[in-house]
Amino acid sequence: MDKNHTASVLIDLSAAIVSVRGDQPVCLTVPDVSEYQTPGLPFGPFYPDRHRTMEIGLRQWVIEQTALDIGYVEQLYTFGDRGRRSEGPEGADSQNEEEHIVSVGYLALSKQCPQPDQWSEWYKHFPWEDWRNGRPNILNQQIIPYLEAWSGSDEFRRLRLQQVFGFPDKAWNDEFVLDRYELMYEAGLVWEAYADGRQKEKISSQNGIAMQLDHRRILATAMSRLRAKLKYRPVVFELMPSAFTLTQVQKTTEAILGAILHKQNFRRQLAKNELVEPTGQMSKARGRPAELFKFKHDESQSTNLPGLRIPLGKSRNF
Amino acid sequence: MDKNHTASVLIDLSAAIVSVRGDQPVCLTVPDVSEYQTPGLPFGPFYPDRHRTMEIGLRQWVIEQTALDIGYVEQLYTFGDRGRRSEGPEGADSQNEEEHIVSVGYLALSKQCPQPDQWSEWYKHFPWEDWRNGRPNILNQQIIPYLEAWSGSDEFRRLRLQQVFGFPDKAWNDEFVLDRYELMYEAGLVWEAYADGRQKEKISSQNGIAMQLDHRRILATAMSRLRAKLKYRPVVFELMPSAFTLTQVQKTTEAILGAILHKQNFRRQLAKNELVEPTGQMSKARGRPAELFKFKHDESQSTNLPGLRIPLGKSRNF
DNA sequence: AGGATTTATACTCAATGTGAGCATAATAAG
DNA sequence: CTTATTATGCTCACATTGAGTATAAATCCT
Repeated sequence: MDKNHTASVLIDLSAAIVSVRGDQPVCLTVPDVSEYQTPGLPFGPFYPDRHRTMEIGLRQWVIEQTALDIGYVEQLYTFGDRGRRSEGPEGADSQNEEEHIVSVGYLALSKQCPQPDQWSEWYKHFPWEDWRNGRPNILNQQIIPYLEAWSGSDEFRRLRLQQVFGFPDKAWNDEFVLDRYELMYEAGLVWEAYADGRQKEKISSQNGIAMQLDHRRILATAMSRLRAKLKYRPVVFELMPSAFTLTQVQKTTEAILGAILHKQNFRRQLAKNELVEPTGQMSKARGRPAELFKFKHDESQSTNLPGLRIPLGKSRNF
Repeated sequence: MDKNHTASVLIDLSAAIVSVRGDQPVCLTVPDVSEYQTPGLPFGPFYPDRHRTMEIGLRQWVIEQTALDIGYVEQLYTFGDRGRRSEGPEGADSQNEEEHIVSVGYLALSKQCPQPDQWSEWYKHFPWEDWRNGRPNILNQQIIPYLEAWSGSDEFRRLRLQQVFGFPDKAWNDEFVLDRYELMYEAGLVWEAYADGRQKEKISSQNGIAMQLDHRRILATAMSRLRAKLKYRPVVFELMPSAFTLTQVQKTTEAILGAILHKQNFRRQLAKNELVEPTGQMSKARGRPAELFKFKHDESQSTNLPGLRIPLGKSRNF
């Protein structure tokens, strides 16, 4: 089957390792040594003769390098794009012509996040995605005006803009993180577009902190996937300690979704789906003490469980 | 970043190219020359220096080899498993030790399926997945008894069995195609388990037609993904001709889901979501003529459209 | 000590969505 | 012209959801 001309490639396993610190979702990053100081996602090579599957390989180097206990792991997407390291403004020289790299992106969830400075907050990279305090200012003040100018009278661009940013009348869809990022990339609104040579001038308005290579795109993919998954699988509990109050579950969910939920209805869903069971203990904090719950493991697997319905709060549009 | 020991690999792009012929979902296959005569999915190598992205590479060889017009393409999963070609009953000899292959699975949808003999019906490979004529006999007569024996008194296995097969009281979930296949593989109920050496004896009861390597697993992944996607994105129309009756849309949907839907409610959903618009023409067949519709393209992109709600018919359990 | 504040939880109600079925219309086949 | 077949309009009970009110149990503050 004509394998003669098959160029061989190297495989990188990149991971968006997500946790929640306080009320902020965070992602494990590694610092950059180059002049730009942009952080990157941790990644490691895949050795096919050492690890039977890629997931095993991933878990291996995560354990070695971070000593983290990651429970949940999910493959996101495989990027074969040459663009990944292609001609940046200074030309490509970091690897020779023969070495092509395919990167497989993963999403992993961690209950703890030690070494705080290595964890980067989601919404520093995506400030327009956090609607918990109402519609982010950056949208009306910077992003939307720029994108409208970019779309001009192009009907396709305008439609897409409306779809993805819910502008001006449609509702904001929290799952379109990747779509929004890619649109902004195409429009030359993010730093990476400059780095990849798509944009002539360096972006002055810092629309969120940039990342190395295509790592912000992988993070956007992870955010989209996690926000979607939350609604039909009980993955929040992969981010919770063994005992928690219902409010803590809600705060974590809200952090990931970047949206405020209706308290009573949120609890109604938890109750109906029988996802948690009381421990008998109570939490002590300010206000009336809350009952402590634990996740009702189905033991065999957390897959195939119903997950949370999301009772949206108001303040979705505008 | 210690790239010294990174073994390089070859990349195969495997495609589950799906279409619907009559009321049967079909999948493009290539015949096998070996003694087993098991069909396989078409695949081709990825040349990173020729194609900018893997999807471009995939479309390229599909056009070259099949002359098909595939519109919708979606990446499914990347399999790095050594198991893919590891020690079968005759030992591994078809490729030397150095060549590791990673296979990237894709789902593609085609409106037509010429050369009928090259297209293999889904439910010949997965007879237990077609519930359109009620609960398939093979479940009660073969699969469930075998799996119950396999699980024995193991509590984990029993729970998983119940989850995935909806047995005995839960509802059958049409999206768990992959989960069911993997469970059957683990239990040694499918031929591939024998071929991979997990099973000592050759399976006598032919639980669906086997496929080469891990191709039936890729097809199961495609089926799961397509069944799920149908419910929130308007992908059915990628399988429909330019003009169609509402009944044709329903029959196609039912074929993919392997389930019967409620006619009036199905149309109510189509109407509410404004996914189709009348062409003004009528179909001529037996019975009262039906209005011909066309898909209301959002032009810019078919993503982000609502998709069909699925009004399930009865006969789900038992 | 005692009101203010904070957090937790129970309950109600209207609007909407969904499953299921009945009734009727328009054609072809016999 | 009657029957079979398919299409389509409409109703109704029930479940789910969004939104809000009311009340309970603790801490904080003066």
